[in-house]
Amino acid sequence: MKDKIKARSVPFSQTRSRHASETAEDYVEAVMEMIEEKGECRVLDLARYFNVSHVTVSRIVKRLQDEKLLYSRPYKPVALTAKGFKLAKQVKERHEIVLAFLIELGVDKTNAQIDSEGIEHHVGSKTLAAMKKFLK
Amino acid sequence: MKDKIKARSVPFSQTRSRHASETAEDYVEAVMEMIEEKGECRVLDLARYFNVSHVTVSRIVKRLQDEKLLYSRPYKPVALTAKGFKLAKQVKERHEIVLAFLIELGVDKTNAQIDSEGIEHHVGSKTLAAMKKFLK
DNA sequence: CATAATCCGTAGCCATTGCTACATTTATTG
DNA sequence: CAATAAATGTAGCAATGGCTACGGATTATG
Repeated sequence: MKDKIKARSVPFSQTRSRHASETAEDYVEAVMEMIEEKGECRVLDLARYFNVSHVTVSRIVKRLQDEKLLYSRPYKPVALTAKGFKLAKQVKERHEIVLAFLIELGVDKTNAQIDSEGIEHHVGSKTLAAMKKFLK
Repeated sequence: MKDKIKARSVPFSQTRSRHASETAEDYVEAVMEMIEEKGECRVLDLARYFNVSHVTVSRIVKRLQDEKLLYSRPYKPVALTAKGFKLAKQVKERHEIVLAFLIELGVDKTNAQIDSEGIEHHVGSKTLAAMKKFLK
């Protein structure tokens, strides 16, 4: 007699790994931005940017090094691998599109910035394409 | 000589609590939906819906009980408190708007469903208002 | 170049959300 | 109503990302 409950479109099975992926995206994007802006990216730059302790950054940088997205040696700046750079460019482009989209939609810049940083990780290729189309 | 690096719009300081809030929103929404659909909501219903083990659900339900969003006794169905019901209605409404918005934007239903479930948690009141306006 | 300031690493704690394995309670059914 | 099935709880482990405290490395500066 029990009705079938449909499973969620996005299974929660991978919630933890999804969050980890979002962190990876945010970090490579931030690293690329800082290298562009000031020539190098230090652990403390990331800590200040993300408003977390340098310890948290340090551990995440280590993990992203294992994933071949970043590389760095002790007490040295953080750099992007080719793989990390590729991801960073994709993330940055998507982020810029989402931000421009929200502004075009009529959201004020401040809120568009805030929301775009949360939304960007959940915008699939189809949605991104629709946003691009809307912008034209 | 060091350029100032602007802090992120959404500080990561509260990443953990933000994720916990998203979980809360997803759970109260799911509980409300199941009660509407089949009269009650069991731990295993949530486990199947979210594709996680019943243990995970059980622990989260316990936490949400501490937060006065849910209510249940051992081996009994999960129910919403007044506070949980209020939150669930808000979450559901926002979810529906985001979904309708993406479809209106031209995203196919499948992808709109997937993306809306990720995006909804990051849609602030200003963005939500802009989406509503677009739908009219 | 020595001392101070800054940066970074390590140890070790907590919370959240995954899991398996096992115990217990409740529901079903022969 | 006893045996089985299903649902739920508990114990305990792992990964991720927060933190403070402390110490070592590097950089600036007097």
